[in-house]
Amino acid sequence: MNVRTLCLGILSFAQMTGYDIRKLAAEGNFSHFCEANYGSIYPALSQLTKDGLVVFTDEAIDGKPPRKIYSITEKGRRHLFETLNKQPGPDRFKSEFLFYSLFQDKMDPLEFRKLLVRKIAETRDTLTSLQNANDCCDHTPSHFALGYGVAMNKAVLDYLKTYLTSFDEHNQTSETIETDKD
Amino acid sequence: MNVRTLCLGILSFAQMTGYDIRKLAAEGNFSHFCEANYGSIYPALSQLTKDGLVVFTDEAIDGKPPRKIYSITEKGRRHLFETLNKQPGPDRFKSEFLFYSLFQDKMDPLEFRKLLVRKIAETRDTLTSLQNANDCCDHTPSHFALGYGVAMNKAVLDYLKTYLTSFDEHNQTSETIETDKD
DNA sequence: ACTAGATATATCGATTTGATATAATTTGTT
DNA sequence: AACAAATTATATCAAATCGATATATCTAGT
Repeated sequence: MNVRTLCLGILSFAQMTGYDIRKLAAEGNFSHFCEANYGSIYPALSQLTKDGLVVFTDEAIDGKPPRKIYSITEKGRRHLFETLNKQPGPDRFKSEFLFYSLFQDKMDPLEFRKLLVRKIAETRDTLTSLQNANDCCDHTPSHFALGYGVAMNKAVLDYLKTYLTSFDEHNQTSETIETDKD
Repeated sequence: MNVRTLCLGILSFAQMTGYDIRKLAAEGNFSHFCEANYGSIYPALSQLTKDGLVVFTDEAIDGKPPRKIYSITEKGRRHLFETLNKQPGPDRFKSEFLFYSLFQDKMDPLEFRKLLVRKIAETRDTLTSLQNANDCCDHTPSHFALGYGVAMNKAVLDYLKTYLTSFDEHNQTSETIETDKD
């Protein structure tokens, strides 16, 4: 799925600026399963406009800086649902952390432990924000996707915590480092 | 992390061809957390060779087709572990399936159910192959990463199966479609 | 009054994807 | 043995995307 479809889909929920789309895709409730940068969003919006799938109102009121609010057209909506009729491609997961973990035995144990602890904290943060988002989005289109993210991150957090425990049992270094594990 | 580092890391385990690297990254035990295509691997190997981080033996014995077996140099090994000393970037997860799920209520329930069922089958397949890989790789560098993948996919599979059940309770269409859920 | 951060659009080189071309070798089939 | 199909292997290229940066205004805090 390309960025054009991503923009079209997001705009099918509400009209907004390119900046808003990027926020949703990189920080908001959609960010745990999609991603896009300005460098692909703005060209995508230009193309969509050229193809008549979206339109924008150039809000340049009383000399304020230009602010293009995009909204989807009927043609755009039709196009979107045609695209959605094709079957989705496979999920993609990339983890630099897991790649690093391959070199665990060539690393200082303390160094690897730091990676683990940081990852645990990160996962906990992600999980919390997904759960909070989920709580205020019941019966919303994103409810299913948020629940999916919660389930995934919960499992990962459990796995990491269990691993850290067994790691510390095999390395007598645990006394020197503080963790905030509960 | 770029493809150059990916190649360097994989070559630190064993010498192999570009074709082999791609196989590991796209189909093998590493494929659930990294990915790369020929289009990025071959240029990466050229660059690494130019920088003296890898070397290759051009195996063109008795007129056989050329086969470049790459191996990492000492300089390459040092470079790799310098890179590994920087902290890893965040995990990335992209799911076209979850994006599609946002439009669930604008879809024919049967259509969405098909997506669910297909996703369940896919996840089950992934899980099985990760578990098999894990069984024969105990105490191997990839053991931790495989376990991570198993935990993640197990949680997703549970979530999807639970969701399908509750979905069928709310839609009286379940009799007409066969599933292979256990 | 000043500073820092958020809002907003836009561009650009570098990287990566995805598809394709080429060719020999291996495996399977009749 | 002959033929087809799949696998091994290298390589390239246009299109898509990333990641960083430039610019400028507005808002909030001190």
